[in-house]
Amino acid sequence: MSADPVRTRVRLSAEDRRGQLIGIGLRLLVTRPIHELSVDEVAAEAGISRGLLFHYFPTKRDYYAAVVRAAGQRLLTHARLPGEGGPEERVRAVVEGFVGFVRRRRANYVALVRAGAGGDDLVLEVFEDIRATLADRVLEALGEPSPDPMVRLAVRGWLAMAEEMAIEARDETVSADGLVDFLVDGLGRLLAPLARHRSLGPGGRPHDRT
Amino acid sequence: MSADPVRTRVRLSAEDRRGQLIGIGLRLLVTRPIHELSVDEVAAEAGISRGLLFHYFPTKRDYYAAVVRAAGQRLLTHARLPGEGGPEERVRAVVEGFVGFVRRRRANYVALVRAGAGGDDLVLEVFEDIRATLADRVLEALGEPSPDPMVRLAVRGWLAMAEEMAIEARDETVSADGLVDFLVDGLGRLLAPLARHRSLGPGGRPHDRT
DNA sequence: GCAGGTACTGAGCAATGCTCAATGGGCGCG
DNA sequence: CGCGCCCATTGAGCATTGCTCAGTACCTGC
Repeated sequence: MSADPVRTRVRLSAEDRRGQLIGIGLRLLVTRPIHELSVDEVAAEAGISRGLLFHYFPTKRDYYAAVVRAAGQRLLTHARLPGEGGPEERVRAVVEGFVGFVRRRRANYVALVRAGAGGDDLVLEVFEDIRATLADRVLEALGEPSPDPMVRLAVRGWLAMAEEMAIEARDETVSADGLVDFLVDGLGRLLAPLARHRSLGPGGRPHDRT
Repeated sequence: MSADPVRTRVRLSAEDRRGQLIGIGLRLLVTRPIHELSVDEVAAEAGISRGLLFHYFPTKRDYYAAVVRAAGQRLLTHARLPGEGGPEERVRAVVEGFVGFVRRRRANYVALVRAGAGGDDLVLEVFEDIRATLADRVLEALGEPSPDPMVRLAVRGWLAMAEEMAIEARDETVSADGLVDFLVDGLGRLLAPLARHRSLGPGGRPHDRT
């Protein structure tokens, strides 16, 4: 850092500083897996001393967790559950948001996943929240706010599939639309043998709430 | 060092030492995510100096990769593709091996996955090999040694689903057999819209046949 | 029994996560 | 305007960790 000769100490509010640090984390997260991020690096990027980072985040893990949480929020924002519509329509909206986000920002998302799987329990917990939220949205779209465990398990599995395919898909192989079609259709096919009376698709909407 | 007063230096062949170190890695891997394993710890466990570990593995990453490769071999050994049988039968054998392995040794497997996702490119490569091998086996069982990219992508996604479900499934929710049934059946259902002429199991719609 | 190769050691270095006592800048209050 | 307090901020310092290297000791072949 030679470019900033007069590094006047900048004093920020606690809130602003936290935001800045998390922002830096989000940016650097793309570069490398999170556990290879050093405190020195983040501090240098922010133009502060190492010590200060520990003033805001008691531990490196806490910092990581905060960054991952922020990244997860971005994802969830892109995969909103619409308030109305038929089951298939609503599922499609969530899947479109999810797949679109992952494909547009593959690097970000892969980094996020790696962070989640990196083994830190704190981070893992945050990650689990994100997945559970996505599963809930899909289940709610299906009109099954409290499904039997097997259905929930299947949806979780299907989400893992969606994630893997969205990450791995190349444009030459499938268009984003094609992938969304496959996934929405696939969810219906997967759940069919589990469903007693309901199905995904035009017609099957037993009890939709709002 | 109180417990081993006469720590006579044990000199092993290069091969044996490597094996011992990898074995220790496999054992410790269950305890914690791999990147929290310190060289000191492994060396202490093996009763050797830190320096020696670097004699066998030029880098910590190389050591990790070797451990993960060994763990992956174990998995692949449990998910063998039988030489003969119908497509469904052969797929089922692979899935049974896979699900059984993951469920019996959840801790091991989760540790393995975390290691793979831990962000290290070397380890990631090893991990990718394992997944590709599994995908190949399934594809071969289906009689599609060189499928179009979308089918391969779908199988990869389905494998991710299998992994997630096997990890997450609790005995109270589904039996191992139930899960295998769901997965084998699900694969057929997923691939149906992609297949031009081929399908899993007798007839276009897999069904419980017994 | 000598020579050579190599398994092995241990001291030491740089980087990293984390602590803590001290500092100083901004803001409210007189 | 000035004073004092709070808290954002620093920077030195410690333990651990990944890694290097020069040297040692044990086994093998002649």
